[in-house]
Amino acid sequence: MQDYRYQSLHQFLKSQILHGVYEDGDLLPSENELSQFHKLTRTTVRQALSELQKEGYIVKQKGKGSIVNIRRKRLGLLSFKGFSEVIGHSDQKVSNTVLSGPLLQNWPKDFFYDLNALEKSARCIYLKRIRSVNTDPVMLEETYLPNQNLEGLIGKKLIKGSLFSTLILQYQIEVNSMDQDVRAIKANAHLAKTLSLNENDPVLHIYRKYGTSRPGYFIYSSLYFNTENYAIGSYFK
Amino acid sequence: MQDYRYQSLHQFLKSQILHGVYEDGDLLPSENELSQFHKLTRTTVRQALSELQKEGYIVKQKGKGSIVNIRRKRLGLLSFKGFSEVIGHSDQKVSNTVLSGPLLQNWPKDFFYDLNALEKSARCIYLKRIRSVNTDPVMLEETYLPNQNLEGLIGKKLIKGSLFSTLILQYQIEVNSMDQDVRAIKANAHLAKTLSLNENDPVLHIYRKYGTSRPGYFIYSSLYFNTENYAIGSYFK
DNA sequence: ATATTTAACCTGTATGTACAAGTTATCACT
DNA sequence: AGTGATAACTTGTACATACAGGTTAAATAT
Repeated sequence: MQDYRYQSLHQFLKSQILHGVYEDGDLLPSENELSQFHKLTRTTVRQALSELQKEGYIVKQKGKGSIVNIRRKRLGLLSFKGFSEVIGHSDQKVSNTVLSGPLLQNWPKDFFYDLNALEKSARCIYLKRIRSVNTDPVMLEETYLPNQNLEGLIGKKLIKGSLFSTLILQYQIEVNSMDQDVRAIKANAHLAKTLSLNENDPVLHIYRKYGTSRPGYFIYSSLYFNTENYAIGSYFK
Repeated sequence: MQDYRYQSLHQFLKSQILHGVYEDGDLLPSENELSQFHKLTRTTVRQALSELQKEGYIVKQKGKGSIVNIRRKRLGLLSFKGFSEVIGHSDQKVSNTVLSGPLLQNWPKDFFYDLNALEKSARCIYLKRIRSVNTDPVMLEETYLPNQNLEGLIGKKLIKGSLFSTLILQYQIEVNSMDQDVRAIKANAHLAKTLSLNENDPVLHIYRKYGTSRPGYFIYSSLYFNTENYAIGSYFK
């Protein structure tokens, strides 16, 4: 991997975007400038930009340029989108509370996905968060990360309060796929209390397994939504 | 639109695939053959194939060719995928029963999405279906299509039992985007009966608005899932 | 007969060039 | 001041060519 020139440029530009060299809405250098500076044909530069476009890091506009797109809105809640974008676009205030910081523990027995031997032997980093809209708790999220080469994550404060931002900037782990199961369940006592519901009220439940740019490394989440007042919106194209 | 050579070839190949000239797993003519036959450069042919690839109509394999991919599995249930693929891949038998065939009627009052004047004036084609796995009813779907230039659809039998297949083959209407709201609700008496549940059991409910290749034309659906035995799986990358 | 090499095909990467077409700021004209 | 043409950018499309590297089946050697 990483043998080709367009891939090098692709990674170079992605890294610059992720490290804030360009801000949301900024223009990348033009294709001609990039080809001149990196000594590549415009065709090759265009291939690198095309990759960035596929990943949602830039939007191209004819006659104008390549526009950096930090908040990638191409997918919905049921994909990778951050929570603030799920409800977002209105004037709602979304907040994020960590109930249990990143801490090392054993895997729960009867874990919701099958783990391989490597994952089992690694123990897991556990994270429990609540997300609220205008003080109403809307989502409870429990995240489980196999403790493989994640030195320093335990107990650490997350960058921008986001686990995904922390993983990509500190560990170069990028989430690039997701498998999920969605169900409607009845709230038990604990869920009812946490999400301000009555027992047996309907709750939206999602199990997720995230694939990452680190081969064989997966992240697991269990999400519970109070959908009484806020539906879970998502958009696909 | 449609002024460029790669777009013509793209549409030509897509049409051939949709009309069954190639079956699932077949190889398209090679890039050299296509460029020779259509008098285009391989670069241009590759651009057309790249579009087909983005849309999921083909999968390319180095050294082998472009493999036709009829069942497009790139998106999950929560996207455009057909129901049979949602549960699919196991040995489950999925069946589809039309409760109320395509029939013309007025829009329900308090329709779940805001309609524009054109849609309101057109009345709607209504379709009510149940989908089952091994005789267990799993999903109730109500679909509403504005009656605009859809002569002949009312009362007609659907091609391959699929509304989307019928629309693309008969009317060249292709669904290309979707907006949805997901909730967990309590089953009312009618839902409980239809989906073999008890009243007040949790039900997964989805409102959908589909965008199509016909500008300004949208399709609306309301879906109810019994997720007691089958979760709604979906995969994204 | 079986294993191995080879040749013919395929897609992927890369260079170089040319013109079409959208965007924007500047300049000239009214 | 305001309008409109222009020039200098930008990305998009399309051509032609070359070689790298994966796949497959036929030719060759064992």
